[in-house]
Amino acid sequence: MSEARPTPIDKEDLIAALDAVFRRRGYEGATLTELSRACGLSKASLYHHFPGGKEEMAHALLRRAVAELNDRAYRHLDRPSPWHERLTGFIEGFSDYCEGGERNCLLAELAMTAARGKFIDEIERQTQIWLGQLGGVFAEAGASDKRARRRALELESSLYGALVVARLANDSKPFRQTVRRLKRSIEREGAR
Amino acid sequence: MSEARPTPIDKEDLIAALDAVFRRRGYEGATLTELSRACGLSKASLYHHFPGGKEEMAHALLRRAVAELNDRAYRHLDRPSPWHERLTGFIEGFSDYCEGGERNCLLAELAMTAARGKFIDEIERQTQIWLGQLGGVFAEAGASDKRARRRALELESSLYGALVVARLANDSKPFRQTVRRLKRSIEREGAR
DNA sequence: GTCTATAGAGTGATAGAC
DNA sequence: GTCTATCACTCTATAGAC
Repeated sequence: MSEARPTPIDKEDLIAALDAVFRRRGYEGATLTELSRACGLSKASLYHHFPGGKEEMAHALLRRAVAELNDRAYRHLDRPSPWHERLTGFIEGFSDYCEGGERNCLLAELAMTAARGKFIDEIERQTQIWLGQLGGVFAEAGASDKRARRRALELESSLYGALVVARLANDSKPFRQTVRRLKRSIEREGAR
Repeated sequence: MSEARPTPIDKEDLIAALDAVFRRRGYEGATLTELSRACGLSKASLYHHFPGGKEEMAHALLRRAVAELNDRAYRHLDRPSPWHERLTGFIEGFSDYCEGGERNCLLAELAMTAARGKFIDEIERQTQIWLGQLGGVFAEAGASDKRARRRALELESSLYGALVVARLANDSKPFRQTVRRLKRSIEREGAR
């Protein structure tokens, strides 16, 4: 027989390999054959790690995307630096997560697809938390509660909109342009 | 055998029925069984209308979505009214097309999916036309070429971003809020 | 008869589950 | 890797308009 456990795969590497496929192909488009090939495991071994199949994989990846976005982007919002630095740090982190507009955001991908029903509760909950965090920073910057909420929505919306337009125009430049503009606009506001 | 031609279906009704499925389920998620059920035709009859199968259907729907967006939204940009009225008309039309944020835009849906390669040339071409039209209006409003392009990108981006956030937050209110804000901001600018 | 729009009954391929 | 359901898709035939 062939090796049964040639090299016990690291779970983090496994999830990273699956994540790449889901982000590139979407939930419906990702097939088990492709997922299996991407991580070098047989389908059966994949089911050992994820007894719930494709849906459980996507849920694990969703949690990982949330963690990565927290770590790269939203974490900046809680730092003890001036509010405008926290916001520009957040914007840069978001851009990094999307690789300057080259890659999709997994949450947006899942929220727009047919299978959204399977993930929407978790996505909705997380979105509310993030909008709250962003709003908190704008409130510290002196905005009223209502205006802080509006500006949080506006910023989140601008980033995701730029990502969609980058897909529509088949060019990530619009995304990077938007990121620069948003940062500049906040820096200018912060310098006042 | 059963009826061969009980009631010849109207092509426009047929396309509308297919459109609903594609917008709800996405390209990968839409199955021929569901498409067939939605329009009341057998799969074989669907293939009579679209010999190219699912891809030809999606292309027909893409053309229809472009026509509808032109008719409802972008058409306002060429009217002989003041520039700010043309822009607010456009924004309202876009919102109507998306049913106030309840429905996805088919172009965005197709551009985000795995199958995007099949449609991206057409989507990219149309996006450039639309960004050009929007930029033209901002140029008439007195913006420099560079700034007009930037503002066109910004407006398009804001609308699509609001649509994504509406999906993420599982609530179309953010979209309608953004639409109101964009309109107000342009009206204010136009009144100066 | 021809042409058009329909449907029944499949095909092979491949999906996800195991 | 195996299994079964289901996928996109096709062959052939039917009924009616002309």
